[in-house]
Parts: sequence; structure tokens; C-alpha cells
Amino acid sequence: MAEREVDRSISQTVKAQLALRDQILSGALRPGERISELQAVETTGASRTPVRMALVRLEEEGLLEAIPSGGFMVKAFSERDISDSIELRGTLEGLAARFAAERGVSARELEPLKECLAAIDELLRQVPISVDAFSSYVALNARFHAQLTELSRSPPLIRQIDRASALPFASPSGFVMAQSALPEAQQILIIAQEHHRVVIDAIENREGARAEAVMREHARLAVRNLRLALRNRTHLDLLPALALIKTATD
Amino acid sequence: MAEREVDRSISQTVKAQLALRDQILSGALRPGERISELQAVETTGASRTPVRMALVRLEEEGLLEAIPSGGFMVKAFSERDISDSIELRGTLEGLAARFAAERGVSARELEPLKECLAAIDELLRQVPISVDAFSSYVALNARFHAQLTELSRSPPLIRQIDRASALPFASPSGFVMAQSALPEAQQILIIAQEHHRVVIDAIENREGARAEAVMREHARLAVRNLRLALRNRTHLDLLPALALIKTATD
DNA sequence: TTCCCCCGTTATGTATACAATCACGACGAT
DNA sequence: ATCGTCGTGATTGTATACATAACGGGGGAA
Repeated sequence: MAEREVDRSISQTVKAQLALRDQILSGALRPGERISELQAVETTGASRTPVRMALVRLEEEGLLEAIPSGGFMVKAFSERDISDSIELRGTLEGLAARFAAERGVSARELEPLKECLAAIDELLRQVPISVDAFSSYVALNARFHAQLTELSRSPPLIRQIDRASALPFASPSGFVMAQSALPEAQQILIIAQEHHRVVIDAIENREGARAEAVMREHARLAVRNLRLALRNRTHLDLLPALALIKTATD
Repeated sequence: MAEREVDRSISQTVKAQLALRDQILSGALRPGERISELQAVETTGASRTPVRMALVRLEEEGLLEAIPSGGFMVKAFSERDISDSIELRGTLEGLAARFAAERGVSARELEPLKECLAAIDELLRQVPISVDAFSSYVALNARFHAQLTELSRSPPLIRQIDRASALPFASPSGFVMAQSALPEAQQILIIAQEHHRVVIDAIENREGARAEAVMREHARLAVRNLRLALRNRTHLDLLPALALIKTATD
């Protein structure tokens, strides 16, 4: 094993973690499948120690599950798990929005949020929206949510929201992609954008309850849309995170 | 190093994790202090590999923080962090209560909750409550909250609540101990018990909104009490988790 | 005296060797 | 023929050796 290629630009642990996460989310590793350390060593190029650290981190992240007799397997999720995760995230974001409103934020802090808002408005002007525009939307939407979370100025809450989003299907990109598969996509995105607008307004006017309520409604919309999208399974291959849903036939 | 004492009854990784957590929560390791792997190896009796795995787990758990240049340090929390964590937990438990109410639970599932309730009632009959009774209360209260969480039947939510409780000051034992230091302790516990009673009633009658509201109020009560307790710092040594609060003078 | 650079020490990151446990399969007995 | 048991192989858990990067101290020069 003399000619092991060692990439010294980043830590081996991080490299292994990213590589394994990719394999899981891309579906190369199926839900319920046991992950062999040796195999992971070969595919990631790191040695066993960093691979093990990466496995532990991915377990804490919620993508893997420890097997009692030893080792790890890819976690499998039900549709209910997914919709619960979205609602959970919405609840936490609602709390973040309330904190932001109650504690007050300066106009300067709201600036980046408003920029996101305007950029999304621009995208939504296209009818029908293109696939490329969807990618931009996904990125902008994620930025909006991340910045909103930051406004709470509460490190424990921010941390928790990050973890809730680690379940990838609960992330904005997850359900937005699902939405993109629907004919009603355009209408849905417009409603979501309205939510974004309202939450900013509520924070500006220090209306904590209203800010919280709209974020929860935002999540409920996403849940409804996910259900709809799961019903017309036609375009679900757009959603890589769905590799994690356990299928009945497997 | 021939005579290393190896305890084969439990995994070395778990042993190291428990030992380190103890050291952190007991204050043997101060907030902000860097944790030396070698030192941890000596105090825990495990070798470096399991110690490192334990450190990674404790980082994900939120007790440690990675240092950019390498290694880990004990995380330090502000009082605001603590009260936010309590409110965060209350919000999640509110969601759990709502799920339980909306999805319906059988009378049989509510049985253990009611047993807890009755046992706590019994304890509160003592006036004033003894120190021993407080320990029992802490345990019973923790059981009540854990069982309530389970009723949601939502694995992602249960997982998230567990993680929110991992911040130990957010755990019931944390603030209950803080409450115990106050003269108003008895009155506070009686109010908290009333909340417990109401949430069960709301779940039984499938009133999701009411179940959620009472759990959030429950958390707000805890936050108020924590603030009160922090003001009269006299008995705060009862609260080991407060070892994690960063002090101004350090 | 003070600042900077170089070197040594120390601690972390990584790789691998060793040990113990678990799973699977074959063989034998009932 | 089927069930139980023993053995072998593979895989994980643990320990340690090696490499590399950070920190601190000491010495020299301005």
C-alpha cells in the first residue's frame, strides 16, 4: 500500500465524510444497507481511522444508524418521517423568526434578506420557470432561510435548525425540487414568496407572533406539496434525497 | 504499558464518552479549556482511538467545540444560551404534544403518564419538600417528559428533542434543581404539575392546539424561574450544569 | 531592551497492526 | 431430513506507531 494517494489539501476525515454523504444521497448506498468500513476505505481513499470518524459524524447527523452488533447502516425514512421533519424545521424557524422580531433587528441586518427576496421575485417573473431558474431559486431560498435563522442571534437555536436541516429532505432544496415537478409549481412558489415577504414585514414591525405563525404556515404548505408530489411520482427522480425513502418492495 | 486495565464489560468508546461527559458537567474541565487527548487517555483508561471517537460524539452533542488549529475545547454558554435552550426544548415538546393529540393515543398509552402524575402529586404533598424528595421529583419529571415525547410517535422529532435535552441545562433536572434553590420552589412545582395535568387532558380530548400551548407555557415558566434563580446565586452550586456557564472574570 | 527568527517539544491527524466478536456454513447426531 | 453445534472467515473494536503541524522558548541582532 505504498502508493496511497494522499490529498493533503483537506483533512482526510472531512474528505471521507463528504464522499460517504454523496454516496448515500446519490443512492449508491441503499437505505438499510450495511456500510463496510473496508469498502468505504477503498471508495474514499482515506484510511480506517478517518473513515470511522466520518461514520460517527454521519450517524450523529442522522444519515446512518448504528447496528447493535457493530458497524453502521444507511438509515431508511418513511414518508411520514419526511413530512414530520419539514414541520419540525418550520416550527424551529418560526421560533427563530419570533426571536428576531422580539429582540429587534436593524435595517442593515434585514438588507441581505430583502436582496434575496428581490432576486427571487426576478426569477418568478419568468413564466413558465426554467430548470436553470429552479436551481437558482433553490440556492436563493436556502440563503433566505439561513439568513433568517441567523437573525434570531441564538446560537443554540441556529445549531438545532442546522441539524434539523441535515435531514436533507427537510431542507428547502428538497421540497422545492419536489415542487418543481408539479404543474402547480409556479403558483406554489408565488405563495411561498408571499410568506417570505410577510415574515420580513412582521420582523420589521416587531410582531413576533405573526412572524412565527407565517413560518409555520410556510412549512405546512411545504408538507402539503410534498404529499402532492409523492402522489404523482413521475418526476421524483429530480429529488436525490428521496433515495433515503424506504420502498415497500425492497 | 503492559498492565492497562481493560474493562471489557462495555465498549471503550462509551466508557470514555461517559467519563468525559462527567468531567465536563462536574466542572473538572472548565468552559473554554482545551481538552488534551493524552490527558483524557489517562483519566478515562481508554486508548486514543476510542477517546477520539468520544470527543467527536461530544462535539456533535454540543458539549465540545472543535478548535480550528486542531483538538477540542469545552464549550462555554451564556445565560441567554441557556434560557433559549429551555424555550427551544419547550417548543419541540409542544409540537410533540400536538402530534400526540392530533394523531390520537390510546388510554393504555397514557397510563404511564398518569402514573408519573400521581407519583409527583404524592411527593408534592410534603410541605416543605425534602431534598430527597427533590431527587425523586427530578427523576419522575424527566420520565414524564420522555414519555410525553414518545407519544408523538415521530422518530425525527423524538431524536431532535433528545438532542435539545443534551444541552444539560435545558433538561428538566437542570431547571428543577435551580427551582429547588428558591423559596418559591413549592409553588413553582405545583404550577408545573398543573401543566402536566392539562397537557394529558388536552391529549385525551384531542385538542392539539391546547396541548401545544401548555407545553410552551411550561417552558416559559422554567425560563422565568431560571432567571430568578440566577439572580439569587446563593444555591446555584446545586446545579452542576452551571459549570458550563462562562463567567466574566475568567 | 526588544523584536524576530529558528529550533525543539508537544499534540494532533493518520495509518496500520492486533484482538475479539459475529456471521455463516459444514458436519454430525438424533 | 432437520436441528444443533463447532469451526472458520470476515469485520469491527482497540491499541499503538508514525508523520506533520502548531506552540513556546531561547538566542541573536538591531
